Amino acid sequence: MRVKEGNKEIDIIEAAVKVFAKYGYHNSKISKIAETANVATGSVYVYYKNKEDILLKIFSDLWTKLYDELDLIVSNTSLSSIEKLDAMIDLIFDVFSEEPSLALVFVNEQNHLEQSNKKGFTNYYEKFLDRGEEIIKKGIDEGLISENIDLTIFRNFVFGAIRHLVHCWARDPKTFTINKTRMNVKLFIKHGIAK
Amino acid sequence: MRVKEGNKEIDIIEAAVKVFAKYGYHNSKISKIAETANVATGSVYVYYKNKEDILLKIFSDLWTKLYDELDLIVSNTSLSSIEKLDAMIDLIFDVFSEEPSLALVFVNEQNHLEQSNKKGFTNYYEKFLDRGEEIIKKGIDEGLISENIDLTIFRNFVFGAIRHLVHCWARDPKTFTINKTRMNVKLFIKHGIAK
DNA sequence: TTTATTTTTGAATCATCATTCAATAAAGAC
DNA sequence: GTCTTTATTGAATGATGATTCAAAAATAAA
Repeated sequence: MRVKEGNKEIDIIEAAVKVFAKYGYHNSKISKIAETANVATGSVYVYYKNKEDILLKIFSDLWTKLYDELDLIVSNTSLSSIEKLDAMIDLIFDVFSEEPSLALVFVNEQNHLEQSNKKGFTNYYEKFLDRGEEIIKKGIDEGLISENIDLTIFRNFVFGAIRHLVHCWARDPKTFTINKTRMNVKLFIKHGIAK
Repeated sequence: MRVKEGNKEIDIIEAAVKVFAKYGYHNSKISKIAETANVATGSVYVYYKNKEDILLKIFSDLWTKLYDELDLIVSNTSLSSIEKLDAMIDLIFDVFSEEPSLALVFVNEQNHLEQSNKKGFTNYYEKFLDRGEEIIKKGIDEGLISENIDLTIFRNFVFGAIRHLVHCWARDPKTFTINKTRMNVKLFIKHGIAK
């Protein structure tokens, strides 16, 4: 018998995140991912069915993690709805601030998967948004949030805004300080910009 | 001498928008674009240098149009800053509501061009955002808009939010009525959601 | 050691298009 | 009708890169 050395499965994913971030999914070669992971080209196919399967894994890991953390926030009874909303925003920025490459992949490639309509990741992504929506609903019930808003529109409004800002930050961390960005986002969402 | 029949240059662009929207840029074949435009494959290369050149033309046309229209709004002295802001939002939704395919291409492929860092379109895109930012600056000077906001963050916040909503609408026009969407967006931007 | 089993390898295969270009067609000038 | 010029064509070319697979290497058990 022979035993696996290290964990190539993880090495490949980490390499893929870097390579996808740098070149974009379609311009990334499997051979480059393999090289980055210190692994032979063929090994990639031992662990993943094909190129898209790698992207799928990246996203399902990401959304699983985000969902689980959001779940903790939503079920935390000691927070008000507004505080939960803030915590959700912090969560997203925190997850990406540790990994700029992942942020780039997240922003640039999510649409691909939505187009090829792979479930398994769409599930978690939708569930995440649904869970976030619960916060808003509760806030409306409690009279903290305006009842004139369309929830579906709102959640996509926020999602799009944050996604783009994460992108800006990942491309140019100097201009977009994470902290200033997240503070502004919280302000915009709660109070808008009008005086 | 022979004279051109119709306008293949435009036919190709219109076909490309449809094909890119349906399959995504990287999965779109030149032969499919040619077929859709009722033109031979080779003709595409008479009018455009290569595949990316077509995408570039689509985006530069789009941003040129958006910029020119925004310019009219900004220079309209009979509008307040807040009214200009609303008009800008209407502008974007109007441009895309006529062409769902263009909306999809806009959302899905803009990053490609930013990555390959083609000027000529980036110019207009940046100019558009700069011009929009002027509206906000003026609003702050006039005391209509809060002075505590970071302009760079704000403009990207709004851009990302609208882009994603346009995307949602283009994929599923039933769920996202243009009018309801634009009304909510104006509300969120000006007043946020807190009571 | 030797053998059996599992992992790893990377060169060869194969399919997929973007792009080219020699040939053809059309239109106006004469 | 013939000639010249320009537009159009689409099959052939060539490059690229995902995927495969037979061989090699590593380990544990015997």
